[in-house]
Amino acid sequence: MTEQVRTRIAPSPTGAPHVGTAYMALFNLAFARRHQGKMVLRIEDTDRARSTPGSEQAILDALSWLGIEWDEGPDCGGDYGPYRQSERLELHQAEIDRLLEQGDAYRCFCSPERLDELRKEQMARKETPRYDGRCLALPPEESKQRAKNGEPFVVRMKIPSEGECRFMDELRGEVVIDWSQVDHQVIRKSDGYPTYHLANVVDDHHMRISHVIRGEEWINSVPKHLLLYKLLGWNPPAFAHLPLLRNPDKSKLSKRRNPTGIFYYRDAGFLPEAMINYLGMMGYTLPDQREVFSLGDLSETFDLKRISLGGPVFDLDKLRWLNGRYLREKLSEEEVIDRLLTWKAGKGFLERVLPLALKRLETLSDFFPLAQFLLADKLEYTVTELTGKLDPGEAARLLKIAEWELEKTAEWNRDELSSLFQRMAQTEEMKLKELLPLFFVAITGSTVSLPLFDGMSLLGPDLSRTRIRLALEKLADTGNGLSKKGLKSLEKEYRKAYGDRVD
RNA sequence: GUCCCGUUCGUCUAGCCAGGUCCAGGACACCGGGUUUUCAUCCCGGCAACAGGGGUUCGAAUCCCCUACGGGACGCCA
Repeated sequence: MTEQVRTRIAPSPTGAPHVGTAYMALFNLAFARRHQGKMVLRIEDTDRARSTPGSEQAILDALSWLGIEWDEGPDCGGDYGPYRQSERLELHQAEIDRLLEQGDAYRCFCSPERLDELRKEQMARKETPRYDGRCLALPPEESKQRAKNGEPFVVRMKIPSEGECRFMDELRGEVVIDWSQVDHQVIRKSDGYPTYHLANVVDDHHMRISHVIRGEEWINSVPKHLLLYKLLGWNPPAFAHLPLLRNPDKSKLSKRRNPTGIFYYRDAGFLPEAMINYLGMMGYTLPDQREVFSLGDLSETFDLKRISLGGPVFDLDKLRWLNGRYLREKLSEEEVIDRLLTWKAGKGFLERVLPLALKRLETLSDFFPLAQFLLADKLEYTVTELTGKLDPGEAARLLKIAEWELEKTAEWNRDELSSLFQRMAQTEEMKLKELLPLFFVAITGSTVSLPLFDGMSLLGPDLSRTRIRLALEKLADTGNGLSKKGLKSLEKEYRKAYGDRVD
């Protein structure tokens, strides 16, 4: 063994922790463990507008819940820190300067509008969209001067104008991409932050990453990354591009059709070891074809070569079956009781729910039916109950708007939710009283229950959002969903009334 | 549109690298039967796939080429 195996997982803290992140983390970990190596967790927060500390913490929590442990990271440190890209800016800047001096990169002063137009023209001419190199010809002196004068600019890397880039992917063998297909990638944004492409190369190098194991979506970027390694005089790591998790319709797994938040699965009562097991069988089988296995089992025999490349469809039915096996085969009754207690059904839960339920109780037996929706995954109700006095089409519209609005709320609590729905009622020119019954049924499954906002806040964002989506699906199943066209125009209308979507 | 990647039962996959033992094996789902006071569990059985076409070869799911289909990338997002 000449060199230690070091892998990394590099999530960006911009939203709810995603099962895809866990999937990549799992294989990175298994590979590192198999080779007595280390796995690094690095936070890729170079998108200043979208990164949030809350999201970073959520990612750490989600992975920890799954039992995925990293050897170095922002929370536990390590010899190659810091482990947040935003804290490594000098390092990135130094390399950008070096590339600039070497003449391997140049400042670009083109406006986003011009670039947009350029892209459209090229697409129309059936070419691969690519920067046309206008600022490439700028004399270095002029470029320097304009930057000094405070004119906004980005830095782009120079790409060979002809020839091809050949590289090895550990899973697929040789991949050939023509340099003419590769854009003059921006490596420094106008806000001074590096882009992913630059930061990931610089950080992977300094963190001594030996194997980059990441999603297939990155495979087209390898030439840029390889070129950066070369220009900076560094040895590149080995690359392995894993297939992407898919929706039932084979598209890249997205929350539109599936719950993709790790916390949804936790809150809906799935066990972390079953999740890990299930993710481990996506695109992979152990040599002996065992179907029930632990992270340890996986790590013991893990072999990249055994990964199958067709994108696996994430199948909730099979996950449920597997989860069931853990519950009845792998855990003792006592352990299941423990899980139940720590999951939700503990004293803390009763303490939080009782104040909401108390005034509605005549007997103790009234309590659990009222609280039932907080423990359930899926709810049973009819479309008529859901829509109430509303027209089903209108109900679908309102649910969709709420879904989008809910995606924007970072703070998930009673007051926040309350003002969100009040705002929505105002915008829709409805009384809160008219708007709310729909959501009441979607969230609680009943017209008689605990207060909506408290209930949602207790339920958490993942379960709540999933229920809204479920209500929408229910409407669609009865022919009252939003058509593709309707969705598009609704989106436009939404932007006007509520502002841009975050997604 | 251009480029890249992929393609075994509806789904997850074994087999492919080292071609014959594969009229393709296992699992989920589904269907049928048995155990069980119901249901579930458990057990037994069934349905169901090498995308298509050309090569190479005595022989191809396995090697090569083409086509089709699917996905991804084409951002001052990662």
